[in-house]
Amino acid sequence: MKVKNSRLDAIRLILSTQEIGSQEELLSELAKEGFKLTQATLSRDLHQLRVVKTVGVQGRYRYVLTRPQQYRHEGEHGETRPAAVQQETNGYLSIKFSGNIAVIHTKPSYASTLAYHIDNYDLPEIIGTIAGDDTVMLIIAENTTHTAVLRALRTIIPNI
Amino acid sequence: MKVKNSRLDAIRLILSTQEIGSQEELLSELAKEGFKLTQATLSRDLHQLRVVKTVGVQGRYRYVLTRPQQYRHEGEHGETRPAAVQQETNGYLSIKFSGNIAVIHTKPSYASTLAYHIDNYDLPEIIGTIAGDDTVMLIIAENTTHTAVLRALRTIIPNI
DNA sequence: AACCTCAAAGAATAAATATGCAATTATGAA
DNA sequence: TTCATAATTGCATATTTATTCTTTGAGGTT
Repeated sequence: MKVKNSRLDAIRLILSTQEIGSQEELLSELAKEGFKLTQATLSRDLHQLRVVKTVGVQGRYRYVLTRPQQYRHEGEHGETRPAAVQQETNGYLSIKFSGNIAVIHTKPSYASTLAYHIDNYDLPEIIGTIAGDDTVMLIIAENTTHTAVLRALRTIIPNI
Repeated sequence: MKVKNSRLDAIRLILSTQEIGSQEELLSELAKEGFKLTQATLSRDLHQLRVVKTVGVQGRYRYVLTRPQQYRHEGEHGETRPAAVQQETNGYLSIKFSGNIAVIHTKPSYASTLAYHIDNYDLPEIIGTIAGDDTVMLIIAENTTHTAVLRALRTIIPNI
């Protein structure tokens, strides 16, 4: 529907330019733009947009957008490996390499947990990680082969 | 205090191994581990850990860990640029380069919004982004200079 | 010990958010 | 168009989560 789509756009715009801490607050911003809706509908909209309420600066709550699926990074000369059968619950789907970067793709919402585990192991092969919602990027140490990275990761992700 | 710290660890562990959808649920998992606390305390714990409730697979809600600050990537031979005076609300703090990667550091919780904007512009200089809480990583296209990236980003981040 | 200070936590409650249900409206097929 | 089906929404409410206020107790300091 047209109304809903433009409202979702408006929500995206508002959330990316203002610090919104509650649905009521967002509701009144939307009202300024001419959108008339109830909190119930807004709750559903946010769920659909997969917006999350985080803890921002000064410990204040804040609604932030998460990444839409289509913006996922696709490696240029990435050596792809077939995703193993899903027997673990770590959400792992695939890994790709591009130079000193590895990109792990996970099921939605699993990325940060996986990155957390990888960080915890403090592998010498990996100097840093960053996680989105369904993507983990690993920065690989110098003089380290992709194979070595895979071997190191196997302790954490047996199904890699 | 000792009790609290081990409880926070327990929370991290539980959240990274199970799909928890509500505080009550987490509370009962903690009870199994011998932690006795109320929902009020748990709410405060989650706030302190900056845990967020996201929308996971099948549209179900799920609490996930966000990254602790200490795992932030620090570039080896990164060419640093002084952070401009904060006149915008985009949260931009600094940008560093390392080979085909650029790392943008933002104020807490601003990263995903910024990445969202960068994605939206679909700049040819940037083939992909990933955002944590206060860090955005950009994968730079081949044969693209750092200067070109900066120029491209200026439309989105005037204070870069 | 006696005192102070401050983090931690519970109880109760406020505030915020999600959802079941019914009504309405859009979409599509015949 | 007309009917059937599905999507959207509001209302009311359940559920969930945050917070105020108060008490407790751990560590320090004298």
